[in-house]
Amino acid sequence: MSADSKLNPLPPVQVALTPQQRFNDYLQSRGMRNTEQRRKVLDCVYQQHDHFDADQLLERLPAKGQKGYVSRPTVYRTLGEFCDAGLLRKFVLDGRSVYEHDYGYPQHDHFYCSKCEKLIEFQSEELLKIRDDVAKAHNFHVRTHRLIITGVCEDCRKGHRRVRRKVDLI
Amino acid sequence: MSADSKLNPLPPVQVALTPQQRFNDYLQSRGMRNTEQRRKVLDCVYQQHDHFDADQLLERLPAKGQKGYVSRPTVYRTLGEFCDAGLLRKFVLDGRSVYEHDYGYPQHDHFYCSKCEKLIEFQSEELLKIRDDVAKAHNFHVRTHRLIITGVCEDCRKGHRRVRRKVDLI
DNA sequence: TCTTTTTTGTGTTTGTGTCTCAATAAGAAA
DNA sequence: TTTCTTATTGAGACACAAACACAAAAAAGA
Repeated sequence: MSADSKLNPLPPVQVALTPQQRFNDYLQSRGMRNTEQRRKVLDCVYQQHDHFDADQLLERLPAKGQKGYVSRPTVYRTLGEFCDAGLLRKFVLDGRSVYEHDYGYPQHDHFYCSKCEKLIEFQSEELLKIRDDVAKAHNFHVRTHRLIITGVCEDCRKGHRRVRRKVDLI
Repeated sequence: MSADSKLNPLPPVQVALTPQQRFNDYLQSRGMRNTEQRRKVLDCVYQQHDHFDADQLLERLPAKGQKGYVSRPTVYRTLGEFCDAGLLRKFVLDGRSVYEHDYGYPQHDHFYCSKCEKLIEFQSEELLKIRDDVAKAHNFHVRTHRLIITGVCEDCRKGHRRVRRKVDLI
């Protein structure tokens, strides 16, 4: 888990504000309130760099009896707000909504190994260039994109390991 | 609807068999049966080239009282079989599973206009090359990929039209 | 402190897709 | 054609993620 969070981190991007500050600005600009729950969830989300879904996040947060508990609807709502605020990015993988850091993290795309279900990040300037060229040729105004390359990763081909861990994406 | 089916068709790919024949081979090779329902659904799917989800397909098929009715579970099952057989490809867009022709249709990717919700197809050899280069560099064995470029299409920028049709993707 | 408005949590509901299982139909063989 | 075996279908129930409604709680401002 802590090891996995170091598996393939791309170099972080220098940003002016901490995620907390940035989210605060977002809340203020919309007349929304900085609540305990929102802070708790944001902390939890930025404690480790990885890909996660709402359920995994819920498991990391205090359970229903504990102090600091955050309910399911609130977690969903808050994740949506983080995406709005540009802190997180969401995508769908195998029918589940998966979130990843956006603010303070560089643009990248993913390999997805269908054997071990790992997500592997990569960067390509050339890819972005092609994207923009093609868009220009079609008079399409790009806002963002999502590319997932599916196949089999190096480990699974070499070692024939069949580590099918549901958790521990990345 | 019939107009939409001509909106941006890429040049078809020459194939040896009709979809029906190809599906037949698939069924036979697996000891599965060529039923009325499977034929009906396949016909319906290949009657027009477009992107559709299970519900849209159900609406095109005869309704519950009518002759030729196909139930919802069967439609879902059959769509899965078509994907297995290499006839269709599935992807997820805005939380819905969307299907498109694969057999007899060339490899391509999509622009997705967030204003009018249209899917626009495009082809790029360069993109494929980059994909393969990057994969090679990461020792990743590519099986397929999915790229969706989101933004605003030419029509929506020029005309400021806000044609938000749920149906009529493509 | 009091007031107003947002936010939260509980419980309920939606929507997509899947499962079960008895009834039906396809394909093969007689 | 008739019979037999087995896959398939459809009705209904179910599973699951995610969203909704609304009363209770909490945040900001006066």
